[in-house]
Amino acid sequence: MVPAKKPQKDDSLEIMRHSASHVLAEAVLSMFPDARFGIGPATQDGFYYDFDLPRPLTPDDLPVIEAKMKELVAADLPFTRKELSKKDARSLFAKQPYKLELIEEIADEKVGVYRQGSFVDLCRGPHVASTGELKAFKLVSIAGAYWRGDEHNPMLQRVYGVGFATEQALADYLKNLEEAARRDHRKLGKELDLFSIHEEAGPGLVHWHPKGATIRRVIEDFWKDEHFKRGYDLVYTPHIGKLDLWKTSGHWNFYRENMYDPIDVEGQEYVIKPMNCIGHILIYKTSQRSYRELPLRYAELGTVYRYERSGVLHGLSRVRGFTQDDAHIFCRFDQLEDEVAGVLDLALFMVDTFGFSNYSIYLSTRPEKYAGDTKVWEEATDTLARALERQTLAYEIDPGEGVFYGPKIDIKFEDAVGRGWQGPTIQVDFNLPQRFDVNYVGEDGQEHMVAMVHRTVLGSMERFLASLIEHYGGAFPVWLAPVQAVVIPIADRHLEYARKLEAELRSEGVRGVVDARSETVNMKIRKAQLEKVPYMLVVGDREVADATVSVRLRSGEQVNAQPFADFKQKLKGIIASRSLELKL
RNA sequence: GCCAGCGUAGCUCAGAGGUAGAGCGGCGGUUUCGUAAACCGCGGGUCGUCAGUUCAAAUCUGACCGCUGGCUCCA
Repeated sequence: MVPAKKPQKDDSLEIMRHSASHVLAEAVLSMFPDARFGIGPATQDGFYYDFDLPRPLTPDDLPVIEAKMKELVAADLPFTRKELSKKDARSLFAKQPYKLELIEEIADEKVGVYRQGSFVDLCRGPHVASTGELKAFKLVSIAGAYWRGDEHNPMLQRVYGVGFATEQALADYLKNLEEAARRDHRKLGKELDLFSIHEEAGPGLVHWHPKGATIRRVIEDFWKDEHFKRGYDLVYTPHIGKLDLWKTSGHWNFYRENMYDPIDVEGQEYVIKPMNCIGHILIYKTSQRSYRELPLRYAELGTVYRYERSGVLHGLSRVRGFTQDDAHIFCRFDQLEDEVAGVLDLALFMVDTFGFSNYSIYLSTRPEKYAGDTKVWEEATDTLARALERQTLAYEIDPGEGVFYGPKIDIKFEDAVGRGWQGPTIQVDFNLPQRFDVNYVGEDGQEHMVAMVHRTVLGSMERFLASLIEHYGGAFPVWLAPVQAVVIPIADRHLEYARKLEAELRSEGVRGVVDARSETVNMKIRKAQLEKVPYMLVVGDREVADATVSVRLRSGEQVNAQPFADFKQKLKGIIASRSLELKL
């Protein structure tokens, strides 16, 4: 395990990285005198610079550029700053169209210009005093990037680097990257036989193998039970439905690019659902609802299909078909705060149960394009904030990042190697209740619009499994492990006893399995270790005679000869409590 | 979708114009073993797909499909 890496806001590091990007630009300039320059900021771990070059860069160029950078660092060139009038700046950057564009957007009449060696850049600064201060950096990749991040603009070539204050910090960072690669869910998914994605079946479509499906089933059972306890009703809704519904909802207008084309069914157009909300609304609307029966909470593990551009697909974390752990809460506005607080409590309970201890919470407010009126928006946003404060949760405001139909709360959690994951989201919706006329009869006998909340606590089963795999590096907590105990008979004469133990475990819901192969104990242990099975029960003459098991934990720890009945009881306790501990 | 790279056996990878190789896994035997790889043997690939260049293509060219890293977008 590698400790979670907390990104530190460190100005000197940022200055160093930004300076490194200028050195990168100078190195590229020396190779391509006609290069045009985009921007070159510091990033979370390093820096990049965007270039418009006469030929595409390839990975082979990176060491060459890096060597050139090292030369520039060794030359210890001073960074010098100058202020120019915009006019002078325009003539200085006459051959740099991207820089000219930037100059026009600067409000001041004066612009800052930094020079080091043969490279001059439009730049606010600050920078290190000279290139010799750049200690530890490495170019890591090249990529295409649209000028100003807009896909209608030309694509520039971006060179990414990482940079740190010391060689040690750089080495640590690279080691952390390796560790992350070892935990990559795509790699572990294959090694642990959890899932597959097939070219023949289509990209972004996941096939869950028995072991992956077991983990999913355990999560789903837990999820359903927990929702039932917290007052949710479980529902099921169909995967396809008439297009007209999606026109009414507005999705056909606003979300069409993510939807698959309609299919013809007896002359009617049907679409595959990209979201579950409409089905839940239809269920709500099957009878006239009284204020007395609210809130209604409909939960569904609903499988949806969305078109995603081919370039964005990624293992389990970005797919085209996925199952959301969805729910929609229909309530009165005066119940909204309680409901949101309840969802927060559930969400954090889930995050905590699955062993994620680092998370942060964001409240997203009204974006520029929105539905509903501003007053309702403000009230709902305040309600979300109050719910957060009531749960004494620290949060940050993400201004303008709400969905067009309402404000939302996002919870992002970090895995064991410091990677961030989108976790629970809670969204208030002012749009659908209006479009579908979702209402209830109030105390006053009048119809009132409901407050509708969309929420998921795991996100999707696919993405959530990806986060679990990477968080645990495939060594799942006992309650989630696809195989919880392997029984290893030493010789064939111990097979009968081994099978008896297997049957006893399984009859009590414990996922035990005998390794009955004609293999050495060493081999069987090795296989179980590689599969990250929590417990290995070695049984030979002694164990058969005494009705015991010799337990090896996946950590390598050993507990010799304990009565099988005792072991089974302890194991059941660990599973029932969803403990993250292995120790019996 | 866009930019760059990549696609060889189930897996991990070597081979770079002259007809395909290793390790592991698999299969058949032998072995019956005390905590991370027992031993012997045997199979297995129209080298992502389709075109083209060539006497000859896994190798060169093009298109398509898919994957990887980014960009844009997101559960």
